[in-house]
Amino acid sequence: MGRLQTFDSTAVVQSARDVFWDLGYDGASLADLETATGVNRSSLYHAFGSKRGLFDAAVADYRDTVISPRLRGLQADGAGRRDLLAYFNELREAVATLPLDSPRRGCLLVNCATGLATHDEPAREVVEAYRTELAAALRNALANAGAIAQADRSRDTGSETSASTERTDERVRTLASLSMSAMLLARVNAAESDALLSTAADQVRVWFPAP
Amino acid sequence: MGRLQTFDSTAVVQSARDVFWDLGYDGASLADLETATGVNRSSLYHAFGSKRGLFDAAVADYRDTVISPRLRGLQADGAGRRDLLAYFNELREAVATLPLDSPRRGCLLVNCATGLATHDEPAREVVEAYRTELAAALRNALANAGAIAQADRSRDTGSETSASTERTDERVRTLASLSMSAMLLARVNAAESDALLSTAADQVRVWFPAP
DNA sequence: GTTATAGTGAAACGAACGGTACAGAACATT
DNA sequence: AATGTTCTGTACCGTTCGTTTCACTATAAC
Repeated sequence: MGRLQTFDSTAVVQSARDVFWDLGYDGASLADLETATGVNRSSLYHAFGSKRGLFDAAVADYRDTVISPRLRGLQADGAGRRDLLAYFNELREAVATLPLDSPRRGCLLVNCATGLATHDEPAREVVEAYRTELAAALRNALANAGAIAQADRSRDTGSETSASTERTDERVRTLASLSMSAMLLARVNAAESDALLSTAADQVRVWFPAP
Repeated sequence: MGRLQTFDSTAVVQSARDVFWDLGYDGASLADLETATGVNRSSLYHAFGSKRGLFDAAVADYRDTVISPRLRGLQADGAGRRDLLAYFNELREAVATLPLDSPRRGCLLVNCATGLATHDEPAREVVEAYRTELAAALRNALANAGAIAQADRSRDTGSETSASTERTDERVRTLASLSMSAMLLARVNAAESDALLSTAADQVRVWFPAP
């Protein structure tokens, strides 16, 4: 075989991920990545091929360890009102808990939307895939919550309504928009970022009054 | 005195502004700025002191020629429902009219929010000032529209309601959020960016039904 | 026309960038 | 122990970055 790799790939990718998160793809230099990971650039190139290869690994890790766990509740089959509130409260708490100067403020992919993704098609597709996934997760929970509220209402009144998919589309957009702008403002105005997430939760409570 | 400047400062600043708009502060090189403006770097340095000086002039021009005219309607004393709809429709049209690869897609300052502004305090303040101005303009129009709707309602029913400032705050955040995410997504998914602005207009119509 | 002042163009500055070549170190296999 | 392969540290590659220098040109004031 030969000499064994002396570093933990996962730990290195996560350290690199935080550097990209903080400084962006272009802003992160190889010197930054060397010091953050504690690994020499020759080893990084041997393991990941290029700066971009390391970035792609960092994005994959970000999706797996940051985004996916947070969306899981919304994606579940029975997801509804409770999961929507949980999503926004968790996101809010995660942001509020973070030190103001943490490199992990905001969202790596939202940062890409106005950075790499503007002139790099693969990066654009990654950001768009994230947006689609977020919208689908919110739609799933909103549709369920709406159906339940609808059932409650028609059990009481006996009436039926239609054209609720349009309303769901608008609600999906409103909540996705609040999520993304909260991430956008995370480093500009932390208090306002927090308020946007609270507003999202309040909207959910208005749309689906507590049973 | 001495030799006169051979170029029009305003035209140069606006050309530079579009380069920064397209590529961001870090992404725009002096070579890019030279070719876009048609002015040699020594002249740029003579006139603006530094790359940052040119950028600051570009941002000032952006506020004056792009943002301010668009917010003016919302800031007027009698602004209301009609001005809110006009704002979102104009923004929508401006984005829809633009070629897909135009350097003027999205918002220069929204792009800064995840770029320069993350580690540069003066830039952060400029972005935050923009957000504050947008929120204040929306609040002005929302408060007026709400007061008018309120007057109409109490003229009909004779009843009064309070705690409408909280609701106004949430509406300001919702509309500001939709505006900013539309700019955020302008280069990621133009159709969705457009849909977000439509959603904002629809919200206004729901909150303030046509008289 | 002379002089003082200010704008312009070409060339080059040192620093930082992403990436690479290569020698040596460390391991698995034989 | 010898061998073949793989990983790592140093040192450097060519390029590009923002910035500066300087000679030259053009104009206003005298």
